[in-house]
Amino acid sequence: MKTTVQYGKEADLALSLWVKLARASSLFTRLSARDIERYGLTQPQFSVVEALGHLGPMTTGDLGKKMLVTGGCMTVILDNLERDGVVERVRSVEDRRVVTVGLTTKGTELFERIFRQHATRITELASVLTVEEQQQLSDLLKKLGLALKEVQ
Amino acid sequence: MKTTVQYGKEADLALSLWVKLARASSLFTRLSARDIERYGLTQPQFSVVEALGHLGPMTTGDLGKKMLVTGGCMTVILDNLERDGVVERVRSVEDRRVVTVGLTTKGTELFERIFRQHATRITELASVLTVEEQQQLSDLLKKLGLALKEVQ
DNA sequence: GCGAGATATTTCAAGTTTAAACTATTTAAA
DNA sequence: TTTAAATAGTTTAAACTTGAAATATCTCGC
Repeated sequence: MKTTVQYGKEADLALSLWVKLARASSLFTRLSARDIERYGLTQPQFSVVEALGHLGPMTTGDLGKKMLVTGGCMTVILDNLERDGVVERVRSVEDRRVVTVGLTTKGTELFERIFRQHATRITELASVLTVEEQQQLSDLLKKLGLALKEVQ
Repeated sequence: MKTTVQYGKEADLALSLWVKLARASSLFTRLSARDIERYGLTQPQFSVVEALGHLGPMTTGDLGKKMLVTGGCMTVILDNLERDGVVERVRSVEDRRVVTVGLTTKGTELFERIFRQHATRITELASVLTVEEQQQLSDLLKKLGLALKEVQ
């Protein structure tokens, strides 16, 4: 949302920054989702497969923390992935409140088949910036993300 | 989603960039939404009020383009805002396919009451970066956003 | 004038998202 | 030991989101 109204120099810069952040993120998410769609997964479903594929089985709560989504959301995403036979939930024996989520055989095959292709597509998208720009942007976003995590 | 697996230097940089972009955007969106919530609006509802407040009445389609959401989504957001008496829809006389959306008196009052406060909050959030960093980040995100808009 | 294609919006189905309430279980303090 | 508080996960209600199909209207070539 471009704003031409003046709220002071600092506020204008901040507002414009957030607009561009939202816009770039939204555009990228949509392009990425379009790629992932070819494998029959949605964006959050892919994030789960990616996390479990790279890091191995983990609890529902840890997955949610990694993906920055709430527990209720995680439940729905896992319900759908479980229905499709991609992940399985195992109630922990030591602490019966905990559910550990892992990839099924089908899920592992899916991960191995698609992740490299998707990485290629992401790399292609990022290449609209030079490597130096990517590095610079990455550093700034990292600082921003870490700082925002501490707010409130 | 942090990945420690190697897919090549360039791919690793690209993947890490996208993770940080998604993370920063998600964190900001959540903090912003928490602020907006105090005024009884959701984030997309606020975006509509903001656009109409700054730029005046416009069509459903133009609003959707500005906010990067699909038409179907726009319909729902406007339905809810209209129900709450914040916006009104007027069928265009010249082209009867077109619907022009504008703020009601209540909507205008809301805009004037809340936008400055929200701008202050956004400025506060952005201040975790220096003004120079904000400017640099803004420039890089602008380049990225413009380039991604042209993809496909 | 008329019909084909384009355009603006809505409707629909499926999925994601959050916060809050709820259940089950564990931990810890009195 | 027993009960209160904390924790893990699910359920629920409301909203957002997309893409595709449907509806209404407009435009343009004939």
